Amino acid sequence: MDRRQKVTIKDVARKAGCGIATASRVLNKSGPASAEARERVEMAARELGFSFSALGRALQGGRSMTIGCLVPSLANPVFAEAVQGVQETLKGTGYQLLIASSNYDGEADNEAIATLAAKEVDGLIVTMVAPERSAALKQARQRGLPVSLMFHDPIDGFLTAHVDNFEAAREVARQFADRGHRHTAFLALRFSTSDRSRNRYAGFHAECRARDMFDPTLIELDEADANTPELLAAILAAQEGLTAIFASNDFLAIAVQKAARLMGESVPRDLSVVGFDGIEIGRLLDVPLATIETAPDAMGRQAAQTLLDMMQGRPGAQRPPLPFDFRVGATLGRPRTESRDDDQVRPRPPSVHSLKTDLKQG
Amino acid sequence: MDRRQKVTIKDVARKAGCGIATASRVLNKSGPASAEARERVEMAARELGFSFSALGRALQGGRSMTIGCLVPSLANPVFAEAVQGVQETLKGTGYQLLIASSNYDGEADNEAIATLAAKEVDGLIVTMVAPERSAALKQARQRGLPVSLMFHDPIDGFLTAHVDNFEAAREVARQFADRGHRHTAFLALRFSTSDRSRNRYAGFHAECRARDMFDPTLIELDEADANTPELLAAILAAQEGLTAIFASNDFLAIAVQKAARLMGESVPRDLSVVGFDGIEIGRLLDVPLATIETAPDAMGRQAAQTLLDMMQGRPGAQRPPLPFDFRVGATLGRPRTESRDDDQVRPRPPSVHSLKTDLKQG
DNA sequence: TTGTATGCGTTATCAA
DNA sequence: TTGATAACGCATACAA
Repeated sequence: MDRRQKVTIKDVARKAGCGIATASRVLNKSGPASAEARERVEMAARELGFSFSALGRALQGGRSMTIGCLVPSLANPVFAEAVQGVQETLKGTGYQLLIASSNYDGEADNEAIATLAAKEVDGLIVTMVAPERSAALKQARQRGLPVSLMFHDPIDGFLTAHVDNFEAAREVARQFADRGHRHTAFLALRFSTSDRSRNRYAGFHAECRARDMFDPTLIELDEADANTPELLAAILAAQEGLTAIFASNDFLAIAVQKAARLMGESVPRDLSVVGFDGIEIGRLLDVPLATIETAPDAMGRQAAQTLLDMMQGRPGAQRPPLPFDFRVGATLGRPRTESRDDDQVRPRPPSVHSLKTDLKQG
Repeated sequence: MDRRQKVTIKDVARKAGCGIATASRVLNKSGPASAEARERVEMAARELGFSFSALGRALQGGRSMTIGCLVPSLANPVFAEAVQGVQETLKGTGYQLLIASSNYDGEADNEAIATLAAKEVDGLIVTMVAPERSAALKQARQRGLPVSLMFHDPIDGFLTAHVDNFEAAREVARQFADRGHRHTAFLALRFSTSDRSRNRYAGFHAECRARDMFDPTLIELDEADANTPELLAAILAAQEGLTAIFASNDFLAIAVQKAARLMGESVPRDLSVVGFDGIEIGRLLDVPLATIETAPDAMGRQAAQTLLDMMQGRPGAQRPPLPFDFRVGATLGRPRTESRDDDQVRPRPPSVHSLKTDLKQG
């Protein structure tokens, strides 16, 4: 027997024998009320199990006390942790989180933003494929909706909580260079839909050049490759002379370790590997993973705080990027043999590989 | 210059030179309208960039098209994946997800449920500390709010998407027994606030008895222990004669591998380890992790589907538990030395250890 | 085919 | 100190 009875303030008022206004004032402690009225309203509310409808409140007050959050996917721990960080910062503020995920689809991104806006969220915390080109996001902002970005590098009028992907990637190149690596590759999972990945490659590439290394090979994987060490091994095997790999995230880096094992190669003797993100498990590995350590939860907290500030009319300025740390790990060593054939083909153009191509080629 | 202008259907009607009812009918395709009126309304809406306010709609229609979801934490990939599964099932249904997390706090659980209910969600998908004892959850149900549980074992009147923790844990005991292990331990992270963990221990314990093994030692950790291999090593070192450990999740199991390495012990020669959950990374380890493989995303999808059914008035029955698989892995082997001192102290009571105790004792 | 008026649950205004 | 009443944005019954 579900009696979808919603108890409204009207019920409370009737039971207390007073007008709704009085009931509202008492329950909200927002105005004068005689001790007796107070007493009776509170009792009535208690007995009826009354609680305010956030809906009615939002409609009348113009604020929904809801914040919209869009991330590519919660299945990626990095985003999940960031959202958890957002939650923590929001805790106690009265704001709730309406969450959407796009599965790395730019189209879905736009729809999600529109839907969140339709729910009249009071603000938006967003990580998407291309915030700078999203019509929906632009429109939301034009309507005066505060927007706080996560993970993205700074874009014109937006405030974002981020790490400096370019700089972090340069640091990786430096670490490689210092150990004598010259022939490296960058392994990316969603290069086309992730500005983060692209910025990392750009920084890595730039520093490789500056250090007089070969331009790093860009190897783009799809989901299937990343999850299948055998496929990954085949792809890596097709690369000649590689001594070091920079993976665009730790999961990929760990998969590379596995693939190397499959190929009978030793990490870091035959191949050095560095990841990105700094997930906890990397430390626990038999051969602990060298990686760029970031703090996704801190990113979420900062994005949330920025949004809270904006909503309170204190826009604030773009904050500096959150710090990252290069975590040393046993997956990074010196190349086995210093290559001495420098002068032959030095600055060759970066080559782009996808599994499709590689498999067909051999 | 943010012009917090919200365009309402009233604006559209005015611009189109008609009444709101007509505008509503056209935009919703919910009633008759002349071709001309249709034309003008649609044009007006387009030019104004109009979109419906979900708030007004919800208030009038009695449905918010929002579903509340409560999980302990999104920082735990298992829950994050489940929520992602929920999202996938909800995609295309028009429902949005309002997410709350309690950080494994029973008090916070209740507040979260109340808050979600106040937002007038149309249904609830919940994983919490103690659903069977939550006053807020009970009240929500009494008000006719459909509730779908995730991860929990079946409880009286609730429908839940779950794996059979008891049975899965028995399987682990069986695997240990088959290889000759007799002296085992169960490693738990949040024993008191997780019925899952408790059910796993119960199943493990039961099957150990049935197999004539020692009662498994229950070792309860707190967050700090789990994240610090050194602490973990100290705890394990204090255990005598242990040949196998069942960790209540994979992360813990991997931490145990690390701790064993720290102690100079070899897995699985000196110590066998089995985890729970079946996270992908376990496969990629140098010594691949034996574990119970589950599908959190499938759990999320089932919970969401169940809720959708309930909301459509087709309550459905409790579905059987989702399947699990014992994933064989190199962390499971035979004990080095078969213990022959059986008859001495056989059925001894299970001992309970917490780090606090252990550290103080030595 | 159309538009007016009512109500959804609140809060705020304002006259009593 | 109180209580009608008017919004808030929408859908709809009903009158035109």
